[in-house]
Amino acid sequence: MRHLADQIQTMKDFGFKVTHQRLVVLDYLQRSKEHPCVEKIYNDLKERYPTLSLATIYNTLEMLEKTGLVKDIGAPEERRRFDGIMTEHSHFFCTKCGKIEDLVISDKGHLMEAARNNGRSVDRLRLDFFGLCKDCQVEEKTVQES
Amino acid sequence: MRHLADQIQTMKDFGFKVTHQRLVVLDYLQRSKEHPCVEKIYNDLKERYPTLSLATIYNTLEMLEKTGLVKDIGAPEERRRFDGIMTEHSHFFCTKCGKIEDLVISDKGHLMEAARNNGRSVDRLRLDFFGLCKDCQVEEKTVQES
DNA sequence: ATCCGAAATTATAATATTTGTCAATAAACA
DNA sequence: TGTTTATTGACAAATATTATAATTTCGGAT
Repeated sequence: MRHLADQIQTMKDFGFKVTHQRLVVLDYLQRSKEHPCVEKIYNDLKERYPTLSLATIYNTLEMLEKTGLVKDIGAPEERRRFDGIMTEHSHFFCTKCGKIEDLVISDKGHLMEAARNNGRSVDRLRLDFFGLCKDCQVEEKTVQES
Repeated sequence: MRHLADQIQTMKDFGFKVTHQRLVVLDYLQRSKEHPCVEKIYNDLKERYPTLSLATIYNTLEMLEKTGLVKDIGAPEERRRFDGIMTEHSHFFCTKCGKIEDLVISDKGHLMEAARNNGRSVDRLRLDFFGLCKDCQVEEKTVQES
């Protein structure tokens, strides 16, 4: 799912119409690296597209999630945040500065296998890490030393 | 952290007062197996304690989270849900019926290790599984066969 | 055991977040 | 191009969460 044409086709396959707004939100999320929340998406896009409605952002996100073009990363204790990069990856949440970094963890097969018992089927797993990012880690050390 | 006395001590250690309401919410969450949301906690407890306020539930949950007596499991696309069982475990979300099951996955060390590079420190990981639970799995099969 | 100050609870108001309504508009397709 | 139908945008409504102020309770010191 790399090319615009494919993404347009996906929307059509699901029976959704391909609108300017939908492409704008999708493009925004695919370019962004900060896993923005609804409000951020809205505010950023409103500068360029002043008539854009907040409800449209919500509707569009719901539609993009259904088609698998975008996902809600389920950040804890915060507002919903979205990711337009659909290649398999995990997230690292810095508990100090709030930054969210992408992380590729291979070899998840045995985890899936471990969960797949007692009659369950497992489609997908979410693996999130929490701790201090590089910058905050450095700060902590500096504080301790001083 | 098994005994009431320990939990009371934990609250005191953090400088929080030990109130009836806090113990009631904590006890409720430790007994519950359904990872209830704020509203469910409030409604269930209000039967027994009619003067209990919704704001108290929010405040208490925030306080219990800070002391590590309870955690927000970060269920996706839903309201916040809480868990009073603090032994290390993962969650399985049935994508059909919405049930949340507990799951113990051992051997997470190498995952932590994999994330711990580029200057990061990792305190904790969240590992959630998504799929169909035993009951929904059976239903799917039945539908397909018929 | 009783009193005092700080903190927590309650009830309510305010805010924030998300969803619904519906006329106007734009996309798909003949 | 015209017709059909889904989507948009503005606003209203519903939910969820947080803030405020008066009262009550906790916990330490009498």
